Amino acid sequence: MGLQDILLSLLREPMSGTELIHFFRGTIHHFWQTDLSQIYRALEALDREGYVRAESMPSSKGPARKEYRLTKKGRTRLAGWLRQKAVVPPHKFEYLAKIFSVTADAHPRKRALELMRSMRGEVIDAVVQLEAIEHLMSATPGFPNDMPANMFYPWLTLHHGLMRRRALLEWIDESIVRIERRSSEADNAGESGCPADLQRMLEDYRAETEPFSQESHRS
Amino acid sequence: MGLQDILLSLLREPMSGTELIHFFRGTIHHFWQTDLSQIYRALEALDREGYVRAESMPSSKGPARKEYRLTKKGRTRLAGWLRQKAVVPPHKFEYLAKIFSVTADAHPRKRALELMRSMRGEVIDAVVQLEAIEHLMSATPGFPNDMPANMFYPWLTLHHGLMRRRALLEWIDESIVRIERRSSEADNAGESGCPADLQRMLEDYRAETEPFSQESHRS
DNA sequence: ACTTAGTATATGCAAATGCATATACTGAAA
DNA sequence: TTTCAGTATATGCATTTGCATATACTAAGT
Repeated sequence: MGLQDILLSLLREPMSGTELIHFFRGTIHHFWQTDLSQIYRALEALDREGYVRAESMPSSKGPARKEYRLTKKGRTRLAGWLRQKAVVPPHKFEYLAKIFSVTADAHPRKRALELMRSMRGEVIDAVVQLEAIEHLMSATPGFPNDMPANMFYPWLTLHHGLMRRRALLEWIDESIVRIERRSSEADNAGESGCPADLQRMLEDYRAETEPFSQESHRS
Repeated sequence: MGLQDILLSLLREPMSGTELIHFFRGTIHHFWQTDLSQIYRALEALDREGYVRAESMPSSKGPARKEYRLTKKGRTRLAGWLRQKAVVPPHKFEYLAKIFSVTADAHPRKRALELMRSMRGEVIDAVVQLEAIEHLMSATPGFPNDMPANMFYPWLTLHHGLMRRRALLEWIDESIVRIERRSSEADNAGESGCPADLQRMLEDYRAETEPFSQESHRS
């Protein structure tokens, strides 16, 4: 239900769906990707359950705008949400999966470099976008640490996006160098199978932690 | 269908579901979280569509193990997958959403610090785990850059996990300092609403890029 | 013999996701 | 005056998730 809470947090002043969608871009969207159909659905659910109240405002352009306004109940929920912890999210990073198994390819080094470079392009585009926004914000008095709270905290999240992507870029560039410096033999010789050594190596480790172990469900 | 491809990439030597699950932990799991039910489902689909062939091996302990073996078709698919680009994945980082809107709380500074510290604990745990695995790998001859290819590329992905999380930690620690240094007035005074300035500021930006815009679907 | 623990493979299901498409209304262009 | 482009809100639907639970078989304890 994360999206619902996020919408509540943005509705401290009444807004319509489209306004929320616009606000998302350039702010929340950098750490919470979603699409407009989900926003409208979430708003409908919030309205249905009484966290917001929708008010139709006839619009001069297009169909009636619906303005959403926080209710008492919504404010309570928002306060509770802010007090709760969250979790650092998992991800599904397909690029890494390919690099992990790149020895399944006939030309591991070439393939790995291709993957790295393609990733690099994507990340740079994202960094450029974030930098553009940060540049807009840098005109604010007190930038960054002494900006008004309602600019400062959003900036922190933007800055996170930048640091995270710059770290990724750094890893990519380091990795490209590492790969280029490896001898051709190292990449092409050896068993091309799954790293059996690694597998053995991990047996000890496995004993200690347990991601998806089948919890005994009777007790 | 990412998981299916990943499983193919691990099946360069035949394995059973449980073996794959074990291998996942400590390697793939750090950048591709999933659970065992999904692995079995994916294996079933791969078998049904002829990418792998399952072979039941009566086991001395428990029910018959099913060994999955790549077919020609599977090998072809794997090769194709490795040649394709991927995308840097989106994420849903609820912590950041809370920090973004922390001014909705009565005590933004206090709340923000709580969130940061709770996040910090999580990240440190993850770093410790990854470091333990890297330490195991560090015994390999040639570590890191001249290890055999089937250790080197997996290590790259592990190292990515470490760098990414260390960057997050760095951001958290920087942010804690920034927040602590802000004057109390800065955090509590000012309008507590949504950052209207930010909203205005983003209007220009919006013109240029377009995340979820409603593409005109006739043309 | 009978329960319990352990291993291995699966199923059920509600919710979330992503993407395409529909509806509805306005103002301007052809 | 019909068509088009734009704005705003929604619906449809197949797929993917996450989590809980089921099934099936073995080996040991008691």
